[in-house]
Amino acid sequence: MSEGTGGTRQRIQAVALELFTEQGYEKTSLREIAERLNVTKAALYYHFKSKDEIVTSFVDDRLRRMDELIAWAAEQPATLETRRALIGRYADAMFAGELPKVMRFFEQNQTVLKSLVAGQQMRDRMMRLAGELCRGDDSPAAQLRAALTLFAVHSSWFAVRAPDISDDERKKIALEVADELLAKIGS
Amino acid sequence: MSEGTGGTRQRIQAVALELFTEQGYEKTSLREIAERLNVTKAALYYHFKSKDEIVTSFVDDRLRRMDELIAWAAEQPATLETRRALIGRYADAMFAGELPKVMRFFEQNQTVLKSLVAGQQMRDRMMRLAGELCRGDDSPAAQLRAALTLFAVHSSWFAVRAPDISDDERKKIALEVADELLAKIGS
DNA sequence: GTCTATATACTGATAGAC
DNA sequence: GTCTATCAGTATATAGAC
Repeated sequence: MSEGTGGTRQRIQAVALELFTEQGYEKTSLREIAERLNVTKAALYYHFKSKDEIVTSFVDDRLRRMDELIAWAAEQPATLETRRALIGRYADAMFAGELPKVMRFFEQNQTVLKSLVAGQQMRDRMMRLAGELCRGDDSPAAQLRAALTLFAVHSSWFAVRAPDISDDERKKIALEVADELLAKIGS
Repeated sequence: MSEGTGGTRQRIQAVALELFTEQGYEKTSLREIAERLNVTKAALYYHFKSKDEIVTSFVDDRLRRMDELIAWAAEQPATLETRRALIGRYADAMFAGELPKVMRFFEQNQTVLKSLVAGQQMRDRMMRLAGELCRGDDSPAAQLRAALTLFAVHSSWFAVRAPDISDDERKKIALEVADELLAKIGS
């Protein structure tokens, strides 16, 4: 919408996301964000009415995409093909654009996010996504496999320690391991 | 060692661990801990010389156990049997006594722990443990499987949503899924 | 749209009495 | 071993000038 001088709002989001991820939401002060951008705290309050509204702002987009994904999955048959397609689409979203940064932020700030509305919503969507991944098989083992499938996509960023590996290769490996886990669901 | 009136030190540890896990390390103030125990902040400072020393105190025990586990693994042959035994021993430790609470605390406070010595040490041990789990196979997929194996043990606490399931059953399921992952390493 | 100035409250931590 | 009193620093947030 209104951008004014030059996307100050987006610059705030970018810096906040980076600092929240690096050192944690609580440990990052608005003063720190403002200093990094060479503006004052009060300037931040012009764009966002509170600290946690900054979080909400960059979470909303991701929330919307996950809702679309869940809705899509719900109207597919509960087959292995659907589960594979679902995790594939999820990985595509995870590795595309700015979303990986948002996910890293979530992984790193789980506890704080429990007391933030945006965090509760994300947790809810993750649970539902896991639910779709093991639809038709509500055994405990299936639930665990579904959760680990999502972890596989997330953790490929840090669990795989190889200096010269591309994002595409990381995604490929994550999906390979995810597929193994999914194959054991509902059989 | 010296216990004085009645294990005040242990009571502080217990309450701190609970609050740190529930609402996060940064968000939990010493005032809050003191109030819960009906003592003053200054009383806390008698037992621990800083806030992060409280963390250190209940992490040290766990650190020692992980070192033993890593040392044991290092002198075994790099076979599937060793990997299975290693994750089995790890799960036993995870599900025994007060240690699960400490692990939950770690999962929930990753970011903050990056700036705490105790946290860095724990991260280091987890990496080494994952390293032992995929010794002899340094492919990226193997690294990911090793990390997921540890996740399987950790996440069985919350990923499996079943009201009437015992800890033993959770452990059994975790190890079942872990074994599947381990079987694909080094083959 | 960004500023200065300020309000109010809480933080971790210390000194020293009892 | 626990207290009172207090420190200096920082937090989020607001009011109002420019």
